[in-house]
Amino acid sequence: MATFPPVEEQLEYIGKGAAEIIREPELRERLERSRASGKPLRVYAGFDPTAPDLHLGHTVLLRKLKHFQDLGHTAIFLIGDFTAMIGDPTGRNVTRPPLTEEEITRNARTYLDQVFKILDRERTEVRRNSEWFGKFGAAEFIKLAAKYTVSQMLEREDFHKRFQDEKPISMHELLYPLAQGYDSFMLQCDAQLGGTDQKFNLMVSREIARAYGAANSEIVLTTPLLEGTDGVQKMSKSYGNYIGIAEPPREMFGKIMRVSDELMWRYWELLTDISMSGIEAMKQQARSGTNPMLFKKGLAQRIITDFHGEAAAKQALEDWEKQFQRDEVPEDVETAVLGLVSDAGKFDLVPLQSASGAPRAAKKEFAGEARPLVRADKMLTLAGLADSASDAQRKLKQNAVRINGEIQSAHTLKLESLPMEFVVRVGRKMKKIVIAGA
RNA sequence: GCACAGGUGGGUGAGCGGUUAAAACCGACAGACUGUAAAUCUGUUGCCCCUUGGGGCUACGGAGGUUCGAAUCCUCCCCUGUGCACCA
Repeated sequence: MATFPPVEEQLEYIGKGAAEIIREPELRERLERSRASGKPLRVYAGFDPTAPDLHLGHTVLLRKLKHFQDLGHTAIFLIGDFTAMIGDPTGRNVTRPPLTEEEITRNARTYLDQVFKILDRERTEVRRNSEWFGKFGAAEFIKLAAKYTVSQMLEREDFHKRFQDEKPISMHELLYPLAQGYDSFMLQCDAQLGGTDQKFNLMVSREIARAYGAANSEIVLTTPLLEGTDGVQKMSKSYGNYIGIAEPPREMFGKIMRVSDELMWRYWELLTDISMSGIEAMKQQARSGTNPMLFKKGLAQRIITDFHGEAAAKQALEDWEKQFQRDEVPEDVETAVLGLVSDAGKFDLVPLQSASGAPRAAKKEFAGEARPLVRADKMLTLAGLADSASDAQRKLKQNAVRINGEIQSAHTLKLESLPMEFVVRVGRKMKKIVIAGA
């Protein structure tokens, strides 16, 4: 029989970092009952596999789910593979297009690869709502829809607003919360977790579950939405302010360091297991003169360790310090290999597969007039340092391009030998470019 | 089906026959400043081509049309919203 920590202790742990707990007394009761009976609570959070990757924002909720695991309860990770086809209202007053089945399957798979960096695989029940909705008939769906009314739906602020503003609201969007409610009924769980943006859906869930005769209305716990790197809007891929948990360590490090000092504390709070008092202590130090950058580096280290391990985190720190603090070239800069081709005395660059080592084109030296003239804007574009030739030209004009440390503003440059290597920096991007014969 | 209101660049949103690659704001990018911070200031912000300046090509839901000239006017179509009708 499982044993659980004292109820008060559990409540404190659960409450940490939670935005809201609806029916906390009920939660206490259930914890007491489970402790007495040795029966773990069933707690679930659903995820729509709508994006191919999870980002740090999602991990706030995952962490909360993990907290229940830590206490000995059962965590249920529900993949909304069926509901993803409906498409959750975005809350951005725009109807989101539903995904195709393949996209959903693919996304679900990557989710599973990623979530166990946080959750304990052994103690996680993974479910999919296609289990029940897959064989749900139209009649049953209509029966489900009959459990709720339009005016109840319009209580949702987003719907209400769109309705008033004469903006489109698709029927399928209204179905979404209903389906979610059915999920929670099928899972027979004690509590449902979700972001604060899900509150409406979570509340509908309780009522639907009850309408279907679930024993007790479940407990709802919401977690705050993590602000994205801009510090304003919630982290989301579509706002481009996210940090993906599958991103390479160096990328992550850079993004975390670019977060404002203010936001950094929020990240400490929601993305690490450091206690509030520990965070307070750091804040205090920062106030009395310690460079906040130090804590930011620490934060980056911690987060990267979670997803890539300690060694990678250390490497990322070193690389970052090298590139940005000492203006040196990190060990393994990304390399782009370009080929030089000539056509009637004119030279041009083409992309070349960098994959299998150096191209075997012969080495060459050039002198005087024979030195090939190549366009810098083309080079930058092909190397991925500019979006287009026009963009590259602008950057050249703005003195944003440095080749081997020297500002390059002319739009051509002469090669001296083949292969030729440059370290090119444009803003905060840095790449090694190798030009070889094609 | 009818009526009315709408559909503009990454977003919001002006323009309503020419000087409009399209105001303004936001975002994004770059420079200065720094701690690669943030804030601030400055510049840039469709694509392509040629020797720091210039040239060309696309673009305002879609297709046609009127005009020397259209995002701006006309016709048809598509999409969204609202109201009415339909639901025998």
